[in-house]
Amino acid sequence: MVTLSRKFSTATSDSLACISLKQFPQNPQKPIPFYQIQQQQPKQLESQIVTTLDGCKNLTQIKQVHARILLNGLDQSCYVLAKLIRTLTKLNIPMDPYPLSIFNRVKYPNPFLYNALIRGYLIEESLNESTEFYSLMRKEGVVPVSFTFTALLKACGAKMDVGLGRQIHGQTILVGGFGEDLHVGNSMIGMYIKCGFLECGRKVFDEMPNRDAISWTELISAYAKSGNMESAGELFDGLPVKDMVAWTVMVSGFAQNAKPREAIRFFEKMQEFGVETDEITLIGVISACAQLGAAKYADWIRDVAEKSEFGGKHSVVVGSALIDMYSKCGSVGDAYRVFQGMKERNVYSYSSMILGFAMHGLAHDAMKLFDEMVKTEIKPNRVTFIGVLTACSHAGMVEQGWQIFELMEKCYGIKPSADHYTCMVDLLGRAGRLQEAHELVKTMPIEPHGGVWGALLGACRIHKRADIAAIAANHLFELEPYCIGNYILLANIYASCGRWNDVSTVRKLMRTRGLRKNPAFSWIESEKGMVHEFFSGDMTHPRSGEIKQALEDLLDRLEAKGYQPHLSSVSYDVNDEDKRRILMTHSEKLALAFGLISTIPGSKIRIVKNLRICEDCHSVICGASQITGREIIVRDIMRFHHFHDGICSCGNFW
DNA sequence: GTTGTAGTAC
Repeated sequence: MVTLSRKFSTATSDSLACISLKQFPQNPQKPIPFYQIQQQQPKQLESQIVTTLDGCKNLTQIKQVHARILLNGLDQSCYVLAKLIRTLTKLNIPMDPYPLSIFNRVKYPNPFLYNALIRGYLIEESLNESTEFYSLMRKEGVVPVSFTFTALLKACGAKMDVGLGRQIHGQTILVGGFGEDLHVGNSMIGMYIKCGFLECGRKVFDEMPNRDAISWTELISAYAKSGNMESAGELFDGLPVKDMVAWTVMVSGFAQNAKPREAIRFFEKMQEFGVETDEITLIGVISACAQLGAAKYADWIRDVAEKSEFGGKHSVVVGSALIDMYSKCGSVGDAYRVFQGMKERNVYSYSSMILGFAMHGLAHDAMKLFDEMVKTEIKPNRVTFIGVLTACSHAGMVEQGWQIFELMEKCYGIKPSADHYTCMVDLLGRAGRLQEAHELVKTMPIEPHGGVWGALLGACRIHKRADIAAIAANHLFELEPYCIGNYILLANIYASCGRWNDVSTVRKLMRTRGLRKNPAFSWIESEKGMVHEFFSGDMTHPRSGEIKQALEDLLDRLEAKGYQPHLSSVSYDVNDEDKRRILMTHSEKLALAFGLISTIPGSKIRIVKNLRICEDCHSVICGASQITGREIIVRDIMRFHHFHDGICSCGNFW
């Protein structure tokens, strides 16, 4: 066997280099099939013991079989011992010392035994041990076989060690290439993808003499995860036989890339083609419905889920996804009904429900559910605490928030992450304790990320604190220079303080960085389940005339009751009349007016907005709920607002 | 007749 380590040890320095089949001899040495490596055929007794091992459920049983192995003089049988080690691995027995000692007593370990060890270390995530035993194997002159490579490539992927991955790539080619064995080629693609070298994975794919659905799907998934749905789609189109997994990758890919409509379209197509659906497909499409926030789709997918054999009530995974979806569609009641109907619950079910309550400002219910949860066997995780802290923050429960924050590490061993600090800064900031919030950011033991400073900046908007806002914004401009929202927020804060010179400085900064405002838009469902989108200032909807009329009527009635436009919500230095006009065409007001004229009187109006709701729209919708007697539910980027009879569930605190 | 590769939610 030729050692290539010298040749490939520099691979990391040239990060884009990829190994090509063409660099290697056309007639490489064939790998030795395992049946020739094996010294002798297993005897009947050996096969018997292997079958017994398959049925072992615990360590005691395995130890009994081990004793039987020794009694029968099979202490050097790699066939039996490899199975023994694998059985121990399955039960999550640590490799050191028991399985390792079994290996160490064998004089001539074969590739199967090495493989059992390498894979065992891989499973317990001792990746260095995993690769070290590979080196030992090579040193001892044991010829690796295909499944040694697949195990090792997995370890390289987990370690993100593309250097070692490339060495193995070279070796696999020398022993015959993966033309002989699809699994090795597929693992190679997987390794490059996990190391972040998508194009190298693509190259392997392009050069592979044979491919199967797994090769295609790996790449499609990688493109989807990197946000490149175009390349994913092209590959998908070229895939000769599209199976359930490939379709699922496309559905969840669109969902992950905030393209819920495409995700739903693909799911429908998938059903038209008669492709089966399983839990994982359902999760993707349910998550898409959650993003869309449309109640019609929510009920539709729930039906689909309940009709499938992986259906709603029977699956803890699908059930948890449904809870999240109903919460995000504004129906926290339906979410709770799903939760109550579930036979089995896990940490996802509880966390989704707690987050659902939090989003809707139902802090009391969130806390109650958390108390219920800690009485069960299910341990809360970091996300659960984000839910509980968010609940406190949306209800202004500062003291309870602090208590939970301290409890987290003391009682549950969860170190607060930057995301948890974000919740705390938000909690303190909203409550007007900006100095404390700023202090917390400065003294936190981990590096604050954009979210933490963003929460501080958001709090400065509520309490009009331009001084602290400038500090937070400066950090944000460094951490996320292309995030437009921060510039706009700072400009709005300056505007609300009347500091127009500072407003134009921020605008100039945006221009020099080539940033353009993200358009604000809202969407609403009509009776027929159609989703209508409204951009701010956009009067291109076919019923624009009626919408404008309805809006003017509404504002007239409100003004008669004492409503005054919040002119400070406009961050342009224009006259009051222009400000009034700009406010008139905010996207959520257009959606509201459309809702009033297009839905059955008395029914709920649900609006989703891509940004945070502004103060003026908030008070207009509040008033509208009173005059019209309609219940109006608005989901903004942060949370839900339930408007009913002139009162909002957020208590004017958001 | 020992072994390995692709997709999932809070």
